[in-house]
Amino acid sequence: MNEIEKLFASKDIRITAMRLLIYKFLVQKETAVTLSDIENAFERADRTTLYRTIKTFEEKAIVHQIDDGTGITKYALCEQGCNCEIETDLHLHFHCNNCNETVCLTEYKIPHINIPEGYMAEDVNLVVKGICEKCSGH
Amino acid sequence: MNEIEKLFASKDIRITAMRLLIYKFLVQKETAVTLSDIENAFERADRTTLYRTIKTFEEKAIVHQIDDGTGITKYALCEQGCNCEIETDLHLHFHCNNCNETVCLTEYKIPHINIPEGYMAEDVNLVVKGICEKCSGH
DNA sequence: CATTAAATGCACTTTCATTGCATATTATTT
DNA sequence: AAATAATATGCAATGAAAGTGCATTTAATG
Repeated sequence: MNEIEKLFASKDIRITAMRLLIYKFLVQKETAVTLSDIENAFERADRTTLYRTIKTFEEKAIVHQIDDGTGITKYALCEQGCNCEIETDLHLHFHCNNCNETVCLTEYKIPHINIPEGYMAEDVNLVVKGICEKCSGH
Repeated sequence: MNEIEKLFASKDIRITAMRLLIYKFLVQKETAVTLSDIENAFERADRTTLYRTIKTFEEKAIVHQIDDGTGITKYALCEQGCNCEIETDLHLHFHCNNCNETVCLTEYKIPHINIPEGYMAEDVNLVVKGICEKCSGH
């Protein structure tokens, strides 16, 4: 068993050819991807399989979902030890209005947010939109 | 001309029966609404009209769009003097995982967010999810 | 009142998300 | 290693939400 297979096994994910391919695709990608991105990368595969694979990855905390306001859900690999569900781990996301790509800024944590009395926070989603490093030319 | 008609006139929005009704509906609602909510409230109206009305309101800064992570775009009336487009005015949104409603916390501004060198912020979207006042029973 | 410009209604089209079911593949048990 | 059980995959649909083109109606303007 290689590294990926071990990871899958540790998360109770059956090892299949398709899943390994999709995982490798996500590793290689530096930005968050949509389902369509995956579909385009694997044109010979069935869309349902890709859909269910990413859902499985999501359930098993291999990827996390990003809602960057484009209306299309994107997914990105969780980092080693990323505990998406734990509030202290929440990082921010940046969406470039120029190239339309979304990146996880894992080093940049979401600051403490005050909310009114009576409200209970379970999750925080923060997306900054603007121009990314590449597009701004710096 | 009543208040609403004056508002419309000041924003270069033609006064029509449908627009007045939709505006009143939004005033009366305390939470952000989806297009479907509006459709359900005005079953006899055409969906396209409702769609384009809300888009017009959005363009003319009568409402602002909220992306609360449910995947469905919601809209809420801008407050008097709300300048959605100006960074200093950005407020946070709260989405209740129980009743599924989203509210603008206009009093709660988004704190300053640090982003990496080379990135330029133009807009920030922050949604806190959890249990709202009503549902938590406080 | 006539003209012009914009709003509405209807019929589609697109895109993305999701499900049911038969078949194929993987894991488990004997 | 073969048989069995459990899960994954492929195909065919369905559903929901967003968006567009065009003919008709309605509102604003002189």
